[in-house]
Amino acid sequence: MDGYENPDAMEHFPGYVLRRTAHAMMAELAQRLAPLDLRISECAILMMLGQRGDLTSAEIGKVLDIQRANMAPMLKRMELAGLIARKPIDGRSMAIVLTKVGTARRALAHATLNAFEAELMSRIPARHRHHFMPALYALWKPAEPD
Amino acid sequence: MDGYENPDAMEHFPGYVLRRTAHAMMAELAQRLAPLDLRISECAILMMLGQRGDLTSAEIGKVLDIQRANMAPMLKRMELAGLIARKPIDGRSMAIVLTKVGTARRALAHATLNAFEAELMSRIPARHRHHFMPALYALWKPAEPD
DNA sequence: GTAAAATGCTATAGTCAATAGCTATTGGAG
DNA sequence: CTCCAATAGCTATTGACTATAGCATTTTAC
Repeated sequence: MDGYENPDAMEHFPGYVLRRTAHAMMAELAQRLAPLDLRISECAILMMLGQRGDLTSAEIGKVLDIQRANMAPMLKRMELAGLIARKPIDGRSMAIVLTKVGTARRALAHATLNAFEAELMSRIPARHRHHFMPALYALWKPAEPD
Repeated sequence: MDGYENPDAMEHFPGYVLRRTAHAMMAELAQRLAPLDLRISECAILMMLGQRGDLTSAEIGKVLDIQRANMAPMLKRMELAGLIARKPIDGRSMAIVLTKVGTARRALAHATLNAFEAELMSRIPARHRHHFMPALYALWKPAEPD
């Protein structure tokens, strides 16, 4: 295989290859989400809200691993874009809910993600394909049973 | 499997899982390289220079996909750290070479990378393990023969 | 009622990558 | 040789993302 005789001395290292691959994929996904005026993190928030529409900022951040401080400007942007609304739960916490516009945008985003997912998997040779996600899971969440 | 019933609506999407996994790995690798005062990109440069010690800034950047403009401050930092030296080739281009310190640092980095690589692969269940790198290659460099 | 924790937020700084633009050198065409 | 395009290295700037510290309010526990 050609790749192993490349001048790039890092091509043997899974960590490096993982980084380069992820970067390439993220760039491509970002490009596909750009027409929807969504960044990847915002898209993830929309997807979460599509499953359960009464999440708080803290709950979203916990699942997506985004810190509270960084959720604030992101949600502000999404609110200004008319995608979400805030409903007070109690004096300190707010439920984040999808607006009508947000629900529609979420459907578009979902379609985009599905298409992207299918295309990505199709690029992996069949004999490796179904091993890919389990391998990623094992690295991402080592405690998960497999 | 538990992961598939998680509140994270993105866990089915390879792009997202790839991103999260890469981020987790990069954080861990960065931590391991920190004692060597090396960032991941700098480490990659050292590894390249270990294979061929007369590369120019532009050549390195081309392989590692780092733009000329972003190579400059990086090389400056490495030069100040005493890892590399610049030798003029002609009036406009400079060969980047490892110093003695840089050569020693590269050996340490290489050992760190090897240990990390082995540990990463060991985390992947055996039946998925040898499919991982080929799958990444297929995504990263779709044109590569497989 | 008071102390501790939780929630949302601002402000700030650092990393990383992308773009535009500058200077100087090289190399080829006239 | 002169002119001009391409190359090489660099600065400065911007934008996205992340991490930290700190503040105000509210809830919860004792």
